[in-house]
Amino acid sequence: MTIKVIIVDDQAMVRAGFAALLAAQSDIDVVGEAPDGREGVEVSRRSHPDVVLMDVRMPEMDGLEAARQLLDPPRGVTHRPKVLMLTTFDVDDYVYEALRAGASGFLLKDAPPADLISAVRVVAAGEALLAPSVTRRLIADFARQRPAPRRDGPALRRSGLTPRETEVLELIARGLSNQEIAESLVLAEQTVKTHIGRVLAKLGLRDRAQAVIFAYESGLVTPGQ
Amino acid sequence: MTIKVIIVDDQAMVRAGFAALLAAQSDIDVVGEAPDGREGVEVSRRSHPDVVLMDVRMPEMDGLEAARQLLDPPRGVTHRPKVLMLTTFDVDDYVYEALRAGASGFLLKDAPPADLISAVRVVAAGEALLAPSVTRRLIADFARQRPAPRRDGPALRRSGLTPRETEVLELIARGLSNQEIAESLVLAEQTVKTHIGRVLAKLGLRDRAQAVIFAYESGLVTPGQ
DNA sequence: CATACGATGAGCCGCATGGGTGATGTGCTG
DNA sequence: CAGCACATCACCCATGCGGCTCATCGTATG
Repeated sequence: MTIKVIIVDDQAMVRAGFAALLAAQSDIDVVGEAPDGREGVEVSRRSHPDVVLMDVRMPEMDGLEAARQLLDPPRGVTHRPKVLMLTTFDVDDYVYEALRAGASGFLLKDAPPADLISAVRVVAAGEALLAPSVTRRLIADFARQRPAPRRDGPALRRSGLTPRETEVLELIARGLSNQEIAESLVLAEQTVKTHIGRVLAKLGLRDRAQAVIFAYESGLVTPGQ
Repeated sequence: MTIKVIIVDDQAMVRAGFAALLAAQSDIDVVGEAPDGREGVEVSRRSHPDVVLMDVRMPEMDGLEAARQLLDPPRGVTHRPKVLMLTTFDVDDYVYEALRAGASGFLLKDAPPADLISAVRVVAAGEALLAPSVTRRLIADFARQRPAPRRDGPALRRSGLTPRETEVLELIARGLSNQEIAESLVLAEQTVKTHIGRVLAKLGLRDRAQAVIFAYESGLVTPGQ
């Protein structure tokens, strides 16, 4: 079973190079190419590739928007390829946007050819792969944003919340309903309600909306940055 | 300039295998070994390696705790190696703990030898590298925890909220009830409910708690005064 | 051993909240 | 002037949510 790939890049030379490189592999077929995001989406809808190699910067429609459309397809479109983003410069905005959109990988164009080939196989297999510099940033971001969720914040410390109550509060602040919190923590919904009742009482809050505010203001959760 | 590596694993056979594999590389020197985390930390402090290959599961002190000690050294210890975690099973708790501790990579022991070698070079260079399955999970986690609406302006601007609706959203994010919002804006409560209904529909939110989250994540309101 | 606290969960009750439909007035724009 | 977006408000309805009470169980803590 060969891996069907399409290449979306505005530079014809780049497309030709990648196509030659990949087509030389016995388990990879290049079944299409496109010079911009809009056409890339069309080609993908037509040829149903397993993997889409997508440049970030392109005219008409950039790679990020194209990736979003492929990964969050409209009603009726069932095909959902893996998207492997490519870029010349590793600008982090691109990376984060791409990963949010659901891309399976992010490589720099100056990566060794062998890396590109193995990357195609990896994402075709449902796994994911990032350029080392991107990995480093993602890890740094991950570690920074929750070095073991900060249970500090003056208001929070003096609040007298138990660990479990704090946990429930955090899920409230992530927008979950009582039922969802119960499922997430493997509890009866009634237990969740009890916890929430205590949280609201201890913090002097009226409802979950105010609880969300408290969670943000106390630093229990932080706006994504 | 060769890369100095130590190998920490409780299985002598694994140590021997990795050592042989790495020592065969002209740019890599294996300068030490240890059978558990405690000794691993000692050996690292003595031999100042560039990279520590660290098994997760070990007697005495597991790889996670050892990694923490190496990556967050006590006063007086200036040496801070890169840590590349190794595991047989990819249990995510381990992964997250290791990444929080500041590890530069996480590989499965069944990875191809070439991957291990290149991983050592990558982390020695200050970059990071994860096993594809780990990468996939990290990305999924990343995307899940901040999916759609975010980033001060764009999400808000593209949301299509009218000025009045935005005003109501802000008051929701201040913790006011519908009745209080109505009083604050000199409206009937029913009008407030209509506005809120439209806000929720336009933003794809379920309830006012999620609306509060959106307000914070979009920058409409910010923590701290 | 007695006590206290935390976690779990049940039952009941009332209201704020959210969804849907529809109507009116106003101001801007083609 | 016709059309449209926006703001305003009414009525109905189902229910998620929060308040209140009470009970069980395990683990510290004295």
